[in-house]
Amino acid sequence: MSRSQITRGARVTQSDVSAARRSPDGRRDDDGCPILHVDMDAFFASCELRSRPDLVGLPVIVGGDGSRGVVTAATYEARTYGIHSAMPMSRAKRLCPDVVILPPDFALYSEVSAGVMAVFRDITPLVEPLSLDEAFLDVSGAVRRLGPPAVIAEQIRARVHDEQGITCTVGVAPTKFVAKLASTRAKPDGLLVVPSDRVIAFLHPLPVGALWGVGEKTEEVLLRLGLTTVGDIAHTPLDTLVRALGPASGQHLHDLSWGRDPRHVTPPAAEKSVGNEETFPRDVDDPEVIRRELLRLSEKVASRLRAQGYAGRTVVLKVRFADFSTITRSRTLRSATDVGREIYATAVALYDALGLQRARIRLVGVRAEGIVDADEAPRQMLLDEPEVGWREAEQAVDRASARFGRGSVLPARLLGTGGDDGYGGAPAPPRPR
DNA sequence: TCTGGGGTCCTTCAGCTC
DNA sequence: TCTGGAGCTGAAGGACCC
Repeated sequence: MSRSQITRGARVTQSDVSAARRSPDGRRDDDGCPILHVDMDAFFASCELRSRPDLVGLPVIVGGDGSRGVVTAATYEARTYGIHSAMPMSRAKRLCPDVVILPPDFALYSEVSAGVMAVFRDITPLVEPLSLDEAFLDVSGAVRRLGPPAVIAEQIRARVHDEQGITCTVGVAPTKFVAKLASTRAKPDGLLVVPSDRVIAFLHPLPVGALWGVGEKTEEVLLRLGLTTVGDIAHTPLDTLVRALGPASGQHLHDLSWGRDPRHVTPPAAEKSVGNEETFPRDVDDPEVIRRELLRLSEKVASRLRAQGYAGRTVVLKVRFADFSTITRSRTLRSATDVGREIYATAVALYDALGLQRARIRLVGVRAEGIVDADEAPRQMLLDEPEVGWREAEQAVDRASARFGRGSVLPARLLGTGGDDGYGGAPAPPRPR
């Protein structure tokens, strides 16, 4: 019996697909299953409960409590009420009026995540984090040292529990995609091994929505074709899938349905874009408020770029209107930048070019794409740019922020009421959340 | 019911160059 | 000189993931 079954009552599924057992010929089920997918259980909520043991066993959700907040994480007790992540807070509260709501503490989650990832890297250097709370591991190089994959999976579960005080679920399989499905089906606090000779039997009864890349829209298309299970997709001609979903998605789903997933576990590459967006507490139709928010977002994006040593060449403006329709506009600069003023100037030019009069806007966002190392980015000097320009000024702001805290130095336009807010003494518009 | 925020990838289309 | 196709890039939008 596995450690988890002894100590934590884990659900180690042992039906068609089993936790590692030996076959009559002496072969282990986890032979040929070097890929592990490790997923923390209700991660944000679990982190909070470490310091709030009085809440263990209660329905608890993490998320913004504002008028437009959504659920970021929910304990399994909260999920019994039908609450799930991304659900509007208002609805969650209606489903469970007694639910305990905690504000998110991303610094805490990052700290716990770093501890968990350190456990993974202690096992194997081949770790591919997907987010703060999950990662793929390729343990093929660790088998001789630590034992078969299922044994390694149990070691990981035990160490995460003992060192970080939270539980996790591990899927063990020949490929990334099957390992991920396995962990999903073993949740919470479980371990599931899908042996290579059982992959098809495991996959084909699953609903199409279980496949990676099948969301609401794709599921609709598949259901219209009469395809309800992964097995249905597998037995549909590739041409039909390509016609319905496009060449990339069609081929991708067909491959997955037969358990084919050639992707390796690769440590993360550099980021491809950096952006920030903000939903206003109430829809806004004042262009000056929008411009001020664009300035704030541009400064934030630039600051993040500089902190990581990046610069971006394409600036993307995102606008979501009151009816939730969304548009993007982008402009590629002659050279990459990490200067907030340049990003802002581009974003606001894109916004002005939209020619919106008093359209009611719900959200604005600014994103920098075409990321390169700032050191390698050629600098485009402007004709009127002084020797010491905005870049140097913003670097000085970074140093001040590091010393005195974020927000210690702000553009005058972003200062609050009661002072020179850049509007000649007019009342400052409401700040987004 | 009323939808956050941070990202990636794919598709389509238009414009440009050869 | 004109035309059409191929190939590339940028822009825009959409779907998806956590």
